[in-house]
Amino acid sequence: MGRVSDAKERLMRSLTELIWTGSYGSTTIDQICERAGVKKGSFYYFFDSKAALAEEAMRTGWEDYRVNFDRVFSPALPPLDRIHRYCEFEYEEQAKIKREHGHVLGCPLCTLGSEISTLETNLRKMVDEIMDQCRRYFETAIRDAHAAKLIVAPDAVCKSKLVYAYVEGLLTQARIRDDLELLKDMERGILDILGANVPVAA
Amino acid sequence: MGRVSDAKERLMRSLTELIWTGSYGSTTIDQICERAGVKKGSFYYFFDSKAALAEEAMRTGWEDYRVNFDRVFSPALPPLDRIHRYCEFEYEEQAKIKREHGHVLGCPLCTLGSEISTLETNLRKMVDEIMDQCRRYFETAIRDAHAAKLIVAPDAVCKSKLVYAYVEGLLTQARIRDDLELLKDMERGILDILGANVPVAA
DNA sequence: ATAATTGTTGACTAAAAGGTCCAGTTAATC
DNA sequence: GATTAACTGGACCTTTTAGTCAACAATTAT
Repeated sequence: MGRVSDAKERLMRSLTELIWTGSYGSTTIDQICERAGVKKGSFYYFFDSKAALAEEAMRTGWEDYRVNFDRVFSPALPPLDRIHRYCEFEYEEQAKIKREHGHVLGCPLCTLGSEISTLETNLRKMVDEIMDQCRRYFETAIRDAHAAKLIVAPDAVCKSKLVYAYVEGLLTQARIRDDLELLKDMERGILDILGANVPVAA
Repeated sequence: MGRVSDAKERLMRSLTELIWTGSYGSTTIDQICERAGVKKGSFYYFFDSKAALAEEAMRTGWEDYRVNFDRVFSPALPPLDRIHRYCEFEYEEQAKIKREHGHVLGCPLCTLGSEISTLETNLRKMVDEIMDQCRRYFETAIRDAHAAKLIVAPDAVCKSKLVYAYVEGLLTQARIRDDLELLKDMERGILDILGANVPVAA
């Protein structure tokens, strides 16, 4: 009952883009509204604050985006292939972003999380949880790879933290340096960490 | 000639602290001035903008801080000891910060760089250069370790990028999750990446 | 001393930002 | 087709922020 609207979704997408291409702190509510084509009255109808919007935007953004992870990290694939496909996928995503925005943008979660970590407790927790879900994709792949005797990694949780810290670090560096090339080493890097002697074909 | 003042230095320290404990975007010029005990008129006497202050603050901040790196990564030490000392040093630094501020703060360069990467070109370049200087400490240690046959790493530049991405990633995760424990794995992680079979004593 | 230079102060402006309010509009339901 | 709930528009207010300025204070060289 009552009229329907996708203004909420537009606001969420708007903030996500603005955070990614700029930063959380530098985006104003007016900007978010303008890009979404929504008036401030409507903004405050849907959300209490920028932080509240960001929280919901990150949550639903991840819910949508995770299908990509499910596909790439499909348990149907040999575990090291999943890693390979993830690296390929990430490179393509960042390359597309670079073409569209003229800048490598890295991981929006990590950028946001690092920025608001000490300022927005709820948002920090949300980012924290999502990142842990991301990490688990690596954990499973590593555990399977160990089981298949492709690598030696009895502690998959620990190794996945290692790999995930590396991946996020590399994406952050790529953003800071605006250098896509850095990401070409991602697979080799991960395999180095995992001690997999699989040479990446040139 | 004329009067002397350390207001410039106080402003630089003030901004650095505010960026670290909060974020670049969330700190205002008024805040910077208040914490430094400097009036806005004086701020604009010394600097054109927040970005200009940040640039100089990062540069001189690093010039002061690098003595720690020189000590920890002294070429007089066996190369893997340098790594060990760095990890110890970093942990202690972050632990001190956590005690003082109630929150793990990670690497201020990385936090700032990731935040302003698409917004402040000059600042981005400055951060980029400083980070590369940091990376070189690892590069030298890795090259020496290879020469001493402690590890197999013919391409020290490449390996150092790997290690440095991991280190920055780990520091960023520690900030986002506000978790000091993550840093306890730093040495083990680096040694894993380097393929050094040196077990870390428990 | 005094002139020149360097730094300080606080009051000021204008713009931007966050946030409120409520009358009005649209669409589903009865 | 009236009622009701969901949403919109935009005027309005307040606070915060960046940035300016001219008069003043302290130091040093002459």
